Amino acid sequence: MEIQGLPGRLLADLGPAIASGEIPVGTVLRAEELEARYAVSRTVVREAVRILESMRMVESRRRVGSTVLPRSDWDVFDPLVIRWRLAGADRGAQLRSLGSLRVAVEPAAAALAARAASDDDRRELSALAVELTVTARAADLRTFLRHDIAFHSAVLRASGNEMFAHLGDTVGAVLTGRTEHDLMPHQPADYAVRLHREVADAICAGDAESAERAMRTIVLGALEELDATLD
Amino acid sequence: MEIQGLPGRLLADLGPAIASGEIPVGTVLRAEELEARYAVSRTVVREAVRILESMRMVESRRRVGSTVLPRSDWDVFDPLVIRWRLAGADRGAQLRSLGSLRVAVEPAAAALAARAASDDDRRELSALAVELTVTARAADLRTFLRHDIAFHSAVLRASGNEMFAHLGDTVGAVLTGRTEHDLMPHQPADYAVRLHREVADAICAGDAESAERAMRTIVLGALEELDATLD
DNA sequence: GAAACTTAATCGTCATACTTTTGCTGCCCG
DNA sequence: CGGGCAGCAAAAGTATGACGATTAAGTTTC
Repeated sequence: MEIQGLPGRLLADLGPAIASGEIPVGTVLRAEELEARYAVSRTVVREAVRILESMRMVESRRRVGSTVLPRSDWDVFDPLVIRWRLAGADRGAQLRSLGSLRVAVEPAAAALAARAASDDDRRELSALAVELTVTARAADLRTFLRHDIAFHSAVLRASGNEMFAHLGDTVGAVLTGRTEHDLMPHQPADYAVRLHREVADAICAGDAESAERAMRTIVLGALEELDATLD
Repeated sequence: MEIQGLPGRLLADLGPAIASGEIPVGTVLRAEELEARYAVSRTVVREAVRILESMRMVESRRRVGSTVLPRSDWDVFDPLVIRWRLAGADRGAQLRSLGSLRVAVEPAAAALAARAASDDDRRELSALAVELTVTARAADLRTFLRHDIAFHSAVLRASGNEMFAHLGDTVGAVLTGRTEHDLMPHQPADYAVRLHREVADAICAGDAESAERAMRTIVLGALEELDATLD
């Protein structure tokens, strides 16, 4: 997942700084300056900046430097960008955007999964739903989070659509983010757990409509909770 | 949009080659070899490979080289990856994935837009709907395509959700792709045009439900047409 | 036959020199 | 006094040689 090496360290510093606004939009970064600041060679700086450029967070021009682009240009689907934004100042905006995306995508994925899931997928979903129920009762928030992520990822994967499947990590980031930043009830709500179970059962039974409805209830609930907490 | 310079040229060659399978998954690319093949320096090769790495299309390891990762690892939301795939062998799979994504996202975006669109947005949507009607009648496929893209992008943007907004380019790529590769009726269907108009009107009127329904009909129709054509 | 050691291949990083582009300054002419 | 044009210089872009670090694979030894 992580980009490694020295360029990775540069990125891990610059990315969050830009995402949080600590380095504001419009700032011009000069290569030489970065070399000095991080005590690395030109090669390393260039590679890091190139990656930021491929995320459309900066734009390099000769004789000028690398300019931080407006947020609207950033590749908001890039996993790294999402993580950086979640860690910084516009965590709220990022969580809201992701919340809406989930409302759109996850119910659709659940419906597809009810039709397309393999037997293995169905078995896995059942198992995860059970795990979820157990850990919720034990109020073990960390493992509950892990299973919650696993569950949603599994549904997305079982949909058979590669783009949905890839949102698994993204959803994971959201769930982790809101747990880590105390935007979640400390005890998973009973009805939410029941709904997860309902999704799993519906998918196993091939009942697309129920799966979609239950999943929509889950993500809508999450979005409402989020909106309530953020105000 | 494009990444520029020599690394850009390398990328424009390697990316499509990998996406099309011409360079199969598992292939190991050595830096020296690439230097020779493209007659560029290590600096350039390294930057290009780094970008491929950030898209998770390859993974570099010391003493080994850069291995082409399985397709399931690729960052399928990266605009470049999408373009490359659309141009190559798995155009079909890519179009199907994107089709499902559209079905999930665009109706939701239309509903949001009906609530959140600014006056400017509404005016623009109306205008675009009119343009669409006119160019459809004239059967001018290229300008029709342009307006179609503009319309869908405008709806996504008007939703007020940055992630939806960013899918505008992606949807544009889909529409362009299917037009360029003759996966579309040569005359835009009348009812489709009428539906676009309906979406615009509903959004202007603040009628979220109608907007969502009309948009869903549009994208579901597109998906069905696609499925029919691909078989 | 397995474990430890050696080797060599290749990436990763650095330092430096050269090339190319381009914003800016200031001159010249209208 | 103002506008265009030329030359300058600053910064990114590219090339290259050297060295370090890592690790797969082969080799030796017990």
